[in-house]
Amino acid sequence: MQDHSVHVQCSECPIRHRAVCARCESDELTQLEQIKYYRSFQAGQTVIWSGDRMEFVGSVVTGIATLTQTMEDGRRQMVGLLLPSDFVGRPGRSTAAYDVTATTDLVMCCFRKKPFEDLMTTTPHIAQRLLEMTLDELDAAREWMLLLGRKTAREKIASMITIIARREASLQLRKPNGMLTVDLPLTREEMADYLGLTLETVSRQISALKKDGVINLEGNRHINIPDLDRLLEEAGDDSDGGMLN
Amino acid sequence: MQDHSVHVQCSECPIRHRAVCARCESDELTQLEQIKYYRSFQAGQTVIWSGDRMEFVGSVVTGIATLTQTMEDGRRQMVGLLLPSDFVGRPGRSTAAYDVTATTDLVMCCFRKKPFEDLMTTTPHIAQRLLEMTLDELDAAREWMLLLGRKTAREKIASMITIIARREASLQLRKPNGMLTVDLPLTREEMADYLGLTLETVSRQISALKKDGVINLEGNRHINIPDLDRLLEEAGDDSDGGMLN
DNA sequence: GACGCGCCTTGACCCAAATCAAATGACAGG
DNA sequence: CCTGTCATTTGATTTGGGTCAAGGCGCGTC
Repeated sequence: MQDHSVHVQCSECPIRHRAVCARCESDELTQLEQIKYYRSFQAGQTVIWSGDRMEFVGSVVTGIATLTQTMEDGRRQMVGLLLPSDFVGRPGRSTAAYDVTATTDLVMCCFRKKPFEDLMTTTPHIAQRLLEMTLDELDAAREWMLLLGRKTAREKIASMITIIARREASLQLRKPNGMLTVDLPLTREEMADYLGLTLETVSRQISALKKDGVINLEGNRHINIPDLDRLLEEAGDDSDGGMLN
Repeated sequence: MQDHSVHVQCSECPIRHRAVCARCESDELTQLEQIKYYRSFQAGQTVIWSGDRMEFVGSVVTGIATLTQTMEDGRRQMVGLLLPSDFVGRPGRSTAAYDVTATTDLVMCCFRKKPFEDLMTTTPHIAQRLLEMTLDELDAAREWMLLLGRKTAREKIASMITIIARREASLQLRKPNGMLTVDLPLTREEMADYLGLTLETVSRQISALKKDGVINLEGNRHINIPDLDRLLEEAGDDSDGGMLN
């Protein structure tokens, strides 16, 4: 289950320039390397349960994880989708606030929490980068609040596809040429938990977008987008695609 | 409209120990005082429009402001409620991402953006505190995502009341003795925008909670809570009241 | 190749909240 | 005191998405 044999060198790390360590100098990386270790999780495995003591923080290296909240009666809402380079955990907090689950096979670069916190106070580059990433996540969360509070089911689906496409593109997971294509990393039920819908509604709306020619499906998970502007229009977003600076 | 005559001394500032400057030493405060100025806004006035160039960042000193997003067709979602000590603006970003509106008369302590950003790189105490505040906001945003995505109208209203009560309590706006009491700082329409509902539904659910004895109304805005546990139960939250550390 | 098991789709029906429409209340100004 | 404005409440009706239920599809296993 755990695998300490890969990526021992930060300099060769695929997320080196996007993760919380992005701004570190080589001497700072050396310090990080001393407190880091890798952990692997299988698809479906829970990384941490909400309320559990957290003895580490860390970054997603490969694979996809989700952050979810669950109510006593079982209603679930996904509050974060973690792609490679995203950060897990909150320095200064001892217990996890959300369930973290691996939706695909997952490799995480973990730092023991206490030494990481110490390093944060001595190494401003880490805190600076973490602030930047947290502000980005806050913006993403607020965009999601608009989706959850005000968008129709069809708009929610279209928005989700564009957001996943955008994030995949920024990670260069997609070949830049050819037709725009997206792999949904989630089951219909997980999408429902993400969008505040039921899995039946997700399925119906995906079918409807397909019937209307907005998307094409190859299998259940693989989508291609013949006309991105059309999809953006269906998402109900401002025409500029939500680009900010 | 603008008033430069109040609170020139940071040491006398009512939000001194909660705002972005909370951790600053007196020499750091001196630096902040050189780049700060106060601005006042009347209830209803817009502080910044989404997309506008931001020449300052700052803290709410007194009063209440809201952060909202608007879709082209007019649908609105509030994505933040700013109480005294809350921070407005994002260092490193040149334009506002949301509309900021004063819902009551408002006084803000503003810092010119560029000097503030410079100060952030030289003064780790500011960046540290901002990170802490941003992480808190992210948690609040995620709690709100659960509300928007999965709660019923009645649960949304009950949750909103408990959250406002909790925030007022943490600011010590309430006398600690006596019956628990909350002043809603928002109109029914603003509550609707906050909760992802229509104003009619907000009104109906408040009436229903009143009829069921969960809350008592004195006028439209003043609520008192005979039994907090009952209200928490109606909110559908975990019984611990969402306390985290 | 038949079975079981996830995952997904589709249909029928229902209900919570939206929409449309009035009426009421609270004030401020003339 | 009357009148206009704005916030709020309440009622009647509609509807988007939830719920319940039945199959379908792909795939690994015996």
